[in-house]
Amino acid sequence: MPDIELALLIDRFMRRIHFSLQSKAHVFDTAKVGPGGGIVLLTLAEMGRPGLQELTKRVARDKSQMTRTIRSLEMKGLVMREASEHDARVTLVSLTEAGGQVVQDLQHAVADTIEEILGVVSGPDKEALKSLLERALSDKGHP
Amino acid sequence: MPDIELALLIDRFMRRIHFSLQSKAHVFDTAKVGPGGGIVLLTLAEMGRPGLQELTKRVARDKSQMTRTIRSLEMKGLVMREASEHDARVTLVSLTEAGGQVVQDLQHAVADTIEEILGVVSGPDKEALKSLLERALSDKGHP
DNA sequence: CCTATTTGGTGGACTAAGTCAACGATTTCT
DNA sequence: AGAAATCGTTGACTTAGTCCACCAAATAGG
Repeated sequence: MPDIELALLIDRFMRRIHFSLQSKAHVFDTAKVGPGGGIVLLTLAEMGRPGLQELTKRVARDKSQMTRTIRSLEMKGLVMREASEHDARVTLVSLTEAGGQVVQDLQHAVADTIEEILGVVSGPDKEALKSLLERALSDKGHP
Repeated sequence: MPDIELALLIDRFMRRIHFSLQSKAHVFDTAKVGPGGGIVLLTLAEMGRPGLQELTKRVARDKSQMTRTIRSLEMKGLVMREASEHDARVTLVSLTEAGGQVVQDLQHAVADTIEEILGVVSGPDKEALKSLLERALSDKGHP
């Protein structure tokens, strides 16, 4: 019953990151991908060349919105789409070279911000947090 | 440099909560306050009778949007506004009785969801997470 | 005091993000 | 082959977030 605090803390925490990133966005987000596009790029760097749906599930967005996000990134030349050979329904998405460049910048900015906010927290604690989140997210895929 | 993973994990985690809550919203959000209104109500339950700006800072939203959120909650009779006696500029916001009722429902729903997602994680770990977030958020208010 | 600046809240206008339902093109199942 | 499921796209619509100008009240400095 008292774990509402946890939800509120998480909300505040996440908004804090969001605010902090946004206040510096004009410095590092030169490609104007925005928070939405940013997360997709970073996730792509992690996943390689996933199908659009796979990607959608990973970042937990609506598929229709993912279509639009990808299209906008594609128009900026940061991402490319190609049909899968095994299954003509799926479009594989991957970073272009330019996209990889942008990812570098994003990674620095994000790492800085996390460091800034989580600076008070010790390294081991940070690892613990990561492992905790991984455990919480790993098991059952969202119904 | 590798702590981008952490940011991505946090994003996914929070979206997972959001999705889960939303899929059950029609059951518990009978007052139709939405996620935005919900967080404000829960925060009000925590804070008591803060000024609007104080509240805005806590939940890290834009003040103009807070005005609108509060107005919508007020029209639903869940929240009341009164001028401060010490400072005629500030409007104090607090829950009405109806608002308190809604908060109960929200608290249950949120606690359930957190439990569901964090179920795999042990109690002590959960406490550790809470304390970590508190530490990260406590110190310097956002510039 | 009284003006100059700061602070608290509103309002308007606009952009971005999320939601929902429907649709064509494949695949899969049987 | 035909029914059902899957993948991506589109359209229409609602909500949330951002930016900026504004008024009223309060505080500070001369």
